[in-house]
Amino acid sequence: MGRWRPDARERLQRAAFELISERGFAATTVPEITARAGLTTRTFFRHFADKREVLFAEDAGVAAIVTELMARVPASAAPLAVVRESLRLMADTYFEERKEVLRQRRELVRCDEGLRERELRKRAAVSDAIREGFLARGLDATRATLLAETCVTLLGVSMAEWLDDDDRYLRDIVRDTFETLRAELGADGSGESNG
Amino acid sequence: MGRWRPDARERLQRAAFELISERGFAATTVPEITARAGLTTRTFFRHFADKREVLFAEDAGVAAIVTELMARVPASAAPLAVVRESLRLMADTYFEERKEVLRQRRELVRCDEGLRERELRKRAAVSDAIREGFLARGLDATRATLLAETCVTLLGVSMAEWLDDDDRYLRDIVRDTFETLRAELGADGSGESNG
DNA sequence: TACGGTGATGACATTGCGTGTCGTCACTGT
DNA sequence: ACAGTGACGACACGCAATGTCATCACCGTA
Repeated sequence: MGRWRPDARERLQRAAFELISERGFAATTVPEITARAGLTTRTFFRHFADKREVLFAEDAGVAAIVTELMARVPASAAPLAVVRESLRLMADTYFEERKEVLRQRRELVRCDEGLRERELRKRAAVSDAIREGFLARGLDATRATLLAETCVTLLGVSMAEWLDDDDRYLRDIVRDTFETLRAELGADGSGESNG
Repeated sequence: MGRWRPDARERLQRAAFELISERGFAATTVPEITARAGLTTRTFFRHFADKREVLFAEDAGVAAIVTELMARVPASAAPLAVVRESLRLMADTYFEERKEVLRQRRELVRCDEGLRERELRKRAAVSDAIREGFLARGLDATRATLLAETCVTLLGVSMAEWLDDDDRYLRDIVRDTFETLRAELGADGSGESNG
């Protein structure tokens, strides 16, 4: 062991997760977290931009993965097919392994409006990454934003259902949710009545 | 004039808007805002839950209006038709009158991540209101959430385009954006290839 | 006129988040 | 042997946000 115990970041995340699970987010102070992790308050803010971020640090890579995956799909593919394949790949290789942690975190977020805000921002970051991928493929700004946010909505709704279900796979739920939306939008035939 | 000048809330909003426009959100302190408004710091937090909220206080009514409008549409109407009519009505009677203020606020939000978080939460509140309306009409939870978030996406994308455009009406842009999404989702025919 | 209730505000104290700054010291390469 | 690097501790500080009590115009009532 060197001058300090290794894995300071992971120790902070673990300590924060435990304490917030016990007392709630607002009732947990940063000094309490760092005390359990054996570090100082100042060090906490060297690893995480603010108190909320300690629960969402792992999400930072999601947007990067999306960017990576979208760039790998052939440019000839249809826009939505690109994202669908990317989301399926992520469902299998990333989310499926973290199901239990995501379940626990959802419970923490459900009890705190501030955490919900942060979760929405993380979701927006994924949307922005998808949007950039669409723009790189030549879509106009409106379509890129529209499709990107729709994809994130699809993923979000699917994940909610996935976390409530013990048996089904996320990739299958994403596919079903996508078909549900397509049917719901297409089935409504009164879209041209402008008056 | 009574013991205190009236319109304390409005004075705070105006002072905040001016100062933040000049110096940016992070560089503006609450004492500076209250000083310009002729009030104390404590009074600021009696009117607004936190520093960000002073820029979004007017949005509180949007979700309420959505709830009101959705309840007014006949129960026999198709789900999406309900929202489309509600959004059109709001576009005409609410947003169109506030275009310039919304433009200025968007500029402030663009420069501060914290304000963007708050904007996303306000958007989520509208989504929740729409979702409740759908649930009251008998939709299952998945469809209700899916359609509600899609509606908010449509409104958001439409508003972005609307604020960039001096001539077009929001209601027309919403209609076009809806048709764009419908076409984009329906045109993609590779949705059944599950591997 | 007198009088008690109400409600918005001021004044003051306090907690905790987040940052700036400097010092310490194991690790690393040469 | 020696300077550079990088992670952490120690300390101070500004500001957001909350709790608590005092103040006093306004209002209804007798």
